[in-house]
Amino acid sequence: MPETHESPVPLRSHCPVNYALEAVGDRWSLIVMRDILLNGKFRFRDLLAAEERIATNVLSERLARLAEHRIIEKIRDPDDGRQFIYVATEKGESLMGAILELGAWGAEFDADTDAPPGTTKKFRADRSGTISAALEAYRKSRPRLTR
Amino acid sequence: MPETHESPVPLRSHCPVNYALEAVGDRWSLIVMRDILLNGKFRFRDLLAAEERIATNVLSERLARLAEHRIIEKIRDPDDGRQFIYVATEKGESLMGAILELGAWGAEFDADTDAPPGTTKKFRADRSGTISAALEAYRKSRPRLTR
DNA sequence: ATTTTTAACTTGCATTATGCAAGTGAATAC
DNA sequence: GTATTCACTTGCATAATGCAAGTTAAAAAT
Repeated sequence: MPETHESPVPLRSHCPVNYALEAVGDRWSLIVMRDILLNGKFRFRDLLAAEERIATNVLSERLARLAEHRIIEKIRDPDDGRQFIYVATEKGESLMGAILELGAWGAEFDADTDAPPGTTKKFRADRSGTISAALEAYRKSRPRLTR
Repeated sequence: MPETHESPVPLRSHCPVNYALEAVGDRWSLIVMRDILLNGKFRFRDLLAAEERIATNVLSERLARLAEHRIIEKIRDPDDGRQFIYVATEKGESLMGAILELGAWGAEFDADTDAPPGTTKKFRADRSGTISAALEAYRKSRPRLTR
């Protein structure tokens, strides 16, 4: 059961980069956030279907951790009591820039990337515009639910 | 001993975000790159002194991995044969944007951040300018050595 | 020239994180 | 009611990380 308050885990440091890495610097957290923010996945089973094949226990832990950090919020689906919907908080939405930067870097240096040609160049030509556009698209795709 | 060629490790996917995470998405790689790119640390002992306390074997592995991925280069110090100097390749330098984005996010959401006030706001007001300036500063600070 | 110190690692072992397959309980569908 | 779906949990194997001590080569001190 998730705690109500953020637990005061001692951080390795308060360097802002380190803070980010302690929150999302593992093998899976940013894959989950990518799927929520960019791929329109909001349910456990959809996130589970990521082509990188996350295990159920790991996805479960990651979602709990992200919720503890107030990066996502877990909401029961009013139309189906078995299901939950995971949406990004403002804090989670703010990861968009970092995720797109990492993606631009990956697209530039992976010779076999799935990204369409020109992705990196376009992103770097207008970083803030691309980020804003992606955020707007996310906000439109996100299910609107009352908590 | 480092391999001459990048080993064809099978990737989980060719999503550009996933490529980045497979290369540097662990607890330490971006801390090391932060220290090289932003903190003027180029030697094993300097990187070891990161306040996050990386272990010697882990630092050693990370440096080897980063070199395999052609993100850094290991150069013997011509003035002291015991020492090596680790510098970012162009691929490594290209991580600057992602590191600064993560830092801006961390500075925004860590109430106890070490970052000076206004860091995030300034960065977001001129992302490309801030990144270019940081890269220029890096290139000036980096030791100039012939391979 | 020999000894001591420094730098960059290795090695061995404990702990933690991740991966995999199977199982559970609550809610919906039939 | 029974069966199925959904979101997990459990148990156990393997991999990654953390910690302390040891090794090797080069440089500095004597």
